[in-house]
Amino acid sequence: MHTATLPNTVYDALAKNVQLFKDIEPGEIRKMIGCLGAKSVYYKKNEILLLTHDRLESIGLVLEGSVLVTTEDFMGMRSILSVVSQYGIFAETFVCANISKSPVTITAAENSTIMWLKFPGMLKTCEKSCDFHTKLIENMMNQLAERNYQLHQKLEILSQRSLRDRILAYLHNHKLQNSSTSFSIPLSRNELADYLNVDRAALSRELSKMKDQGMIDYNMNRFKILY
Amino acid sequence: MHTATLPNTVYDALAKNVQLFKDIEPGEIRKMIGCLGAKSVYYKKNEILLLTHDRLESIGLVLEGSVLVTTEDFMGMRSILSVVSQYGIFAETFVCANISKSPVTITAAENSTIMWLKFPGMLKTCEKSCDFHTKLIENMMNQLAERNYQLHQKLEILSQRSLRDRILAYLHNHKLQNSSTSFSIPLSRNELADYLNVDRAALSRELSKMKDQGMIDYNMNRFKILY
DNA sequence: AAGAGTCTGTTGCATTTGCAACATCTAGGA
DNA sequence: TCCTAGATGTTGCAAATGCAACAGACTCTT
Repeated sequence: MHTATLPNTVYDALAKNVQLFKDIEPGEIRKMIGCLGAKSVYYKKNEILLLTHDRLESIGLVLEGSVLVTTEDFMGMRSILSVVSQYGIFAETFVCANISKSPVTITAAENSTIMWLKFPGMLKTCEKSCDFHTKLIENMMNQLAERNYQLHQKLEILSQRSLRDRILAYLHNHKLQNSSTSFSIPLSRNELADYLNVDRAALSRELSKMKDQGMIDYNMNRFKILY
Repeated sequence: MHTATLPNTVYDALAKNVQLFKDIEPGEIRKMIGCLGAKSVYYKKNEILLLTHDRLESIGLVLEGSVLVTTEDFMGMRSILSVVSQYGIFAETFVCANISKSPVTITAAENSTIMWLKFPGMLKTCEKSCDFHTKLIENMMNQLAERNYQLHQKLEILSQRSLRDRILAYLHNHKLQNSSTSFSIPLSRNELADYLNVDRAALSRELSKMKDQGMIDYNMNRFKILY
């Protein structure tokens, strides 16, 4: 599936929802995407989009579905860095920092459509004279700052020294994001364990304890904070 | 101490060593610093530059000395995020992401001189028409991408599940940075423990074991990797 | 409806780590 | 020089966590 086939409504949606395209007209986005040599690819659930050490020259934009950003230990221990959902982007850090070998693996968390954007080309004014390159750089700056802040929050979770505190920090973040004490999380138990970097069984045990003690309630992916 | 008092050689040094000012002439930097309303402040060792929740509108540039970026738990548990040394900058993430209350505390690791730059003003072309604002934004984008990558590396350390693996990941990073198996680290034992988010006594114990097993050798801040 | 595979929860046990208390060493000030 | 404060190392013990193995629930395919 190539960009040429994308309907116009897609560009409207991109203009409205993608931070990187903030304050850029749908028509300009269409032109820009031409400049950037974008192409869209469909991936099935669990399919690998990018493997650690793969050559990396495009940033990814999630048109549909969601992806997991992970690293893997030499021992084969998986660590989930983040979940990127619809209209989010990924790998922009490495592309912008000129790191050509990916330090992360990207997998489809569900069936997903990804648009790959050759971002570096953007930094030079292209022949087609896209006027919005400057705006794009500014948007990317904001995007990177925000990502940076997300990483800070992840660090705050991992800097908790006990498993319970990690769980609480994680749930607290979701509580704030949803402005509610009741919410669903996008990770399975196994994935949550890999996100918090703890043993899955230990995670289940601790969640049970917390439920027994009346701090939280949960069922599968749905959590409720009671304390 | 105000910028007006800064000798010209300082601007040469900034042009050469500060990534944010890459490809900008010393004269332009001087002009730009005027635009940004910069001021330099001297801090004694252990003095606090910025406290969590303080209002934050400037980024910090280390002219001399070094600073620690830390967070503190509600339990009073300190966590060291990073060490910023000469010509490094800090707090740029929050300023660029429009986060006006600092989520971190900054303290002087040694006697230090810091230049505070009112970065947001930079994003609007100022009356004095500084031509290099665009270049500055691009540099900031690169800086943020690089910082982002540093946070990734920190996450990689903290995602190690055992204390020994955290130590090894930390030492491995320094080995790469110094291109040598022998190097000094900028943190005391106590600080290293707070950086790795582990108990200081447990850290000492594990370091001893590793020395006994012939994996590493060390004396105070000087380490040597033997494996 | 049956069966296979995956996900979640439970539990015993070994290991790791945090905690607290104390010893030793070093640096800097009185 | 002595004294004190801070930094580092050591160790016993309790608690937390990882690991492994298994049971039950759920999903999907046939």
